[in-house]
Amino acid sequence: MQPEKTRKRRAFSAPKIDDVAEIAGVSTATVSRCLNTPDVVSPDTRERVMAAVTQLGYEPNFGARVMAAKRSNTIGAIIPTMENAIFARCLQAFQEELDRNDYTLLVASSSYKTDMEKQQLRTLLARGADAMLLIGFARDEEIYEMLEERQVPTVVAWSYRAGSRVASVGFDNKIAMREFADLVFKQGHRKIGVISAPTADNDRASERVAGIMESAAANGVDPSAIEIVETKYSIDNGARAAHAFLTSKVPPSALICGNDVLAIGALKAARELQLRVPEDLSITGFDDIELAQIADPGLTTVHVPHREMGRRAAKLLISLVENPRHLPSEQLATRIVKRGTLGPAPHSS
Amino acid sequence: MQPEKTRKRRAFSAPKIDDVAEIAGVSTATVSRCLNTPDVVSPDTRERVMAAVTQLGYEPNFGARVMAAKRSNTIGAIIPTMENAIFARCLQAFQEELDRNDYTLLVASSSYKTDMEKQQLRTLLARGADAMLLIGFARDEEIYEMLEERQVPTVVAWSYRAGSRVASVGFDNKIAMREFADLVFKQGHRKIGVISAPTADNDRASERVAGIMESAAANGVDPSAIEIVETKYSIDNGARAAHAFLTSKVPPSALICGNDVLAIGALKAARELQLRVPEDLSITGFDDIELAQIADPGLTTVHVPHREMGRRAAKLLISLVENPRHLPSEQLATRIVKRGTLGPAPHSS
DNA sequence: TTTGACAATGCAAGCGCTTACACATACTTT
DNA sequence: AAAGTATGTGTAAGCGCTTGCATTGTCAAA
Repeated sequence: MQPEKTRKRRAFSAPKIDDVAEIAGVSTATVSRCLNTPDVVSPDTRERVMAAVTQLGYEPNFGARVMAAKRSNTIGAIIPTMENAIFARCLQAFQEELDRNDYTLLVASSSYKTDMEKQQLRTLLARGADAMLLIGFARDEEIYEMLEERQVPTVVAWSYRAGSRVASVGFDNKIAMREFADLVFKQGHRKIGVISAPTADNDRASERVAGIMESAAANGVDPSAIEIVETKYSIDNGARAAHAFLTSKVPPSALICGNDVLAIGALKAARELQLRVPEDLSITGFDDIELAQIADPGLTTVHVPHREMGRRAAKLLISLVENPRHLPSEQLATRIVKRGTLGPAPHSS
Repeated sequence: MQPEKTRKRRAFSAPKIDDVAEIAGVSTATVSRCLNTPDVVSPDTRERVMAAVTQLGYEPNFGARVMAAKRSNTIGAIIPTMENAIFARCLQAFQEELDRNDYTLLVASSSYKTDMEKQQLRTLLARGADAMLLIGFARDEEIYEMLEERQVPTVVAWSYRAGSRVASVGFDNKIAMREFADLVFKQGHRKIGVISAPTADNDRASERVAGIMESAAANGVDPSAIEIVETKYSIDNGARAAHAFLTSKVPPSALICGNDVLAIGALKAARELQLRVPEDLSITGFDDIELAQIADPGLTTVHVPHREMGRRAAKLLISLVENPRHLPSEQLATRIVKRGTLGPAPHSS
């Protein structure tokens, strides 16, 4: 076993409230009030106290503060993975907004596993997270129960549902994808292939697929005849899936991908198979990551306001923490970005 | 029953150690020991306690624990920005490793500003971070002093210096870039342009530039004649800088970029100017982000083991927290990845 | 002057946990 | 059999802060 030893105390311990109180010649209560409710202390006392604070570089001990005040100015976020640029960007904006409001971010990543998410949530709450940011709606009921029981303000990003029990900041993945798919069918494509992220426990992915199906039906294409391949987020996986589609007996004339990364992979596969895009094959993505505009030809995709989503989520969460009540979800607009990968279906069958 | 005291925020408070103790029929001390030093309690007591813990879904209150134990099992990281994929990936691996060891990650991003970093550090330490991960060495002396004074185990990632006061996990940016630049000069390029990230407060960027200069000198090219443009991390900035270079009177035959993102921008600019890469113009990057292999032609660059860096940094930090001592820095290997953007210099002047 | 009302501050009780220390058993040694 | 040595557990003293309540000082109205 590990020989756990006496932990060394910090040689120099951080200044504490008593030190500040002594220097300023007031009680600790007054120091505390200066920091938390400055308006109730007289201006000149406040000034003296703040001077002492600055002089010592005093920063209240977090643990003590949380315990005493029962709030931590910390907001937790559980995201599938930071490695995905869309989450990273959203999280960055989220963090910046929190920072502006003196909140700190506690992150955990669930790797898309809902059971991990449960444990992470427990941990973050134990760590005093005042509120939580989650991605998407799909997760164990138990998680929602815990959140509700403990009355933790929560917002879901990346999805939008008007009457949901927890507030959300996002967009309707199904509608966004449906409208986008309409565009594909309008170009005359009848035989399409769908490459999606795994839809289990992922409402964004499954709703996007559903959107495609609705669009197909509306455009006179039999949804049940559409082949769907699910594969994990990575360029190579996208390429592999596309390769399989394109080398089948009756290859599709368009590949609708659930996200840009898969689409980029598809583009790569097409290039390897010497297919011209969009003349021989159309490819579409979703998210509008930076890569999408760099690809050659540029990827036709749906723009998602990642950063704004992060910022708005932070604002909503903060206002929920400071004044618990029911707040309406916020719907963000997505935008179809036409670049070069979507073209009319080839004439020959 | 006695009327409930008005609770501040939570209607339902999380289970506490007393609840567990009562159910298990032991004292709180024993519960605490079960959780922290399980080997000192008798097996059957432990079993009863753990059953109670599970039954209640008990999770020790973080603030209380930090206060009492003077350690938080939290490690802080201050990175320039999560938006940069290289940091996101490193951070993700870092987080995963922490998680495996029951540590939690506290993140802050400094946006490359050293004064922000100072404040963030203060905050993270007040929040009980047991240790810190920082990126690169360049920062105010004051920050190092604070770290030393409080004896906070710290590791610097992304750079490597053998005898540095704080341990580092990374590579020698200067040498890596120098060897890479050697390759460029060996291809006959005499007139090169350098596009770098801002070098102020960024030793990775400045060392890479220094590496280029050393290589130039060693290869008979006057370093002082090499033009350097510094611009912030973004594809568009890279494109702009490249455009300026390529439309000057005597355009360079090779553009050495401080990172892949700038290089991709340069590639875009070249395409817009109808220059063939690498026939008319060579371009190199650094980092080997995913984009690098997708670009067409593939970007010749230096591969940096981002994920491993994160993982190793986490391991080092944890071992430092659990047993404070001096630990040697770890040097990671980078690897030159030849793809399509570097070719011999054109014959004609 | 007396008396409220109010503003500013101090006092001290926790917040939920860890851990030094004390204590009670159960074995070993002499 | 007495004394020593482990071993397992309980007791209770904090950890550094916030905040309800008590106290003091001021000023305006009675």
